[in-house]
Amino acid sequence: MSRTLVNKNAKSVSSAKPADVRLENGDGVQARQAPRDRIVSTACELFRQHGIRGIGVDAIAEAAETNKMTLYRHFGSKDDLICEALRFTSEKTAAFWDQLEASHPNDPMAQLHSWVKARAQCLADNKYGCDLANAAVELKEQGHPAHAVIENFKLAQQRRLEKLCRDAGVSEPELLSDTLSMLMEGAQVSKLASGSEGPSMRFMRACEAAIASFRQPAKAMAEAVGSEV
Amino acid sequence: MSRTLVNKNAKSVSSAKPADVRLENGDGVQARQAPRDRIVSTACELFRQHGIRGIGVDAIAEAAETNKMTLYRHFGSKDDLICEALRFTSEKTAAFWDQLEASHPNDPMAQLHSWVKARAQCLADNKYGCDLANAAVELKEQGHPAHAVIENFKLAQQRRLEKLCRDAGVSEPELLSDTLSMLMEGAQVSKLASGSEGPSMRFMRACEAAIASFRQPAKAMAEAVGSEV
DNA sequence: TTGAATAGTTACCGACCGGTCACACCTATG
DNA sequence: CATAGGTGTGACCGGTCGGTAACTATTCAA
Repeated sequence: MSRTLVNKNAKSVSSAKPADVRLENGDGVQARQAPRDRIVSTACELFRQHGIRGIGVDAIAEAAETNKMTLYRHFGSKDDLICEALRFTSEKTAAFWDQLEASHPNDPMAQLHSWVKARAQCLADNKYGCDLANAAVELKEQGHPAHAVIENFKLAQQRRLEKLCRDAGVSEPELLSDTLSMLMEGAQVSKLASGSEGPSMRFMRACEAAIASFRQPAKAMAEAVGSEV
Repeated sequence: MSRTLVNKNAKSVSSAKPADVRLENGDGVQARQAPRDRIVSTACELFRQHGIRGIGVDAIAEAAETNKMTLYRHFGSKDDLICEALRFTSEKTAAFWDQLEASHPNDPMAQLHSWVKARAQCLADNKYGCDLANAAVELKEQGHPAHAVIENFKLAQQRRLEKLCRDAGVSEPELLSDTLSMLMEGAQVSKLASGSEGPSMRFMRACEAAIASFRQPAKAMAEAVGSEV
């Protein structure tokens, strides 16, 4: 971690290697991933559980069933690993978007509702909030390389959501996507702050109400107010 | 900081003292506060700037123009100081609510709009989000004493906002207050994550749209959709 | 003036941090 | 079989962390 100064000698090793050797052998036994991949996914998990500043490289290496030296041969610095872990999560989220699109092809409004449902489910399951947002809270040192990763992620999220709203034909797509995005972010930190009550349901109701508000100029609104959810 | 184990010997000194000596002397020179108060407010500020894990007790003591020994005579442990700093912020926020109420007496709807405006302003001014929420993100060790402080704070906030919505006579006060609360929380972390763009305006528009959605059963809605904000 | 609190100073402790070194190990390929 | 490249091991470095001890300086009230 760059405590006060920036990392002076991060080599940022990102060589392309065989990645994972023997994805599964003849016995059907799932062979372990390559050390690098183990380290990234383990780091991801431990960062989520303990916070980025709350876990040390040694502990990450050990949990990934490898050692600090190997970790540093792949990443050069903890900050490097942080960025890679954030990118990892970021890509998983991108995959979620693709899958969402595929689940309701050519029906953006259904995709929108599906998005709400999926996020609510994620909210109910995931004890810790959004890894990227949490990282933004933790890493306040300006100029930290993770900031770029986080910004890119949030921008991409915002763009996809906005496109979805626009395709769904709501009256003010930009305003709705902003609203939904803030609601999601807010629900996540709410869950962290107000110990574990049920913000998942609240989130869903709020989202559905917001969507209903913008569905069609006049009539959809009345029904939004009349009925719960 | 309780690294892995819990604090074993936090004395939690909270004796009642004269607090601040000589609030101002004859020359009009503002005499400094008592060390304890200096430490709390300084800690508050430094926690906000660098994160709770990102600043050490030594640095706090020095910035408060005192020393570590005095700090420990007052607080017993860093965790104690953290709680006290969070309580400090919490009380300042409570004062903001009282002041909000006083600014538009007997006009809850005006108070609601004033709340939105004030939060948007705070969003524009304050580079770092909500201290309490950020603390919740940073302090993941379960059983940390700060959690109780944070929960109490969030609960109180939620209650006041809900009461305000109810008094304002909107159609679904609970849903609106949940929405507004999530929007605020979300706007704050959004500002942290997506580098400094203008979520203040977005927040305000989203809030106003949400309020308009619930203003009165039927007609207020149409105007919400028709006009921008 | 005396005495008790409170505040400041310096040094120190053990633990842990991120990061590096030298060296032995293993395994795939030539 | 030899070699090379990724991997594992353990010791080590300088620095910082939270927290304590012992002692001195200041303040203020009786």
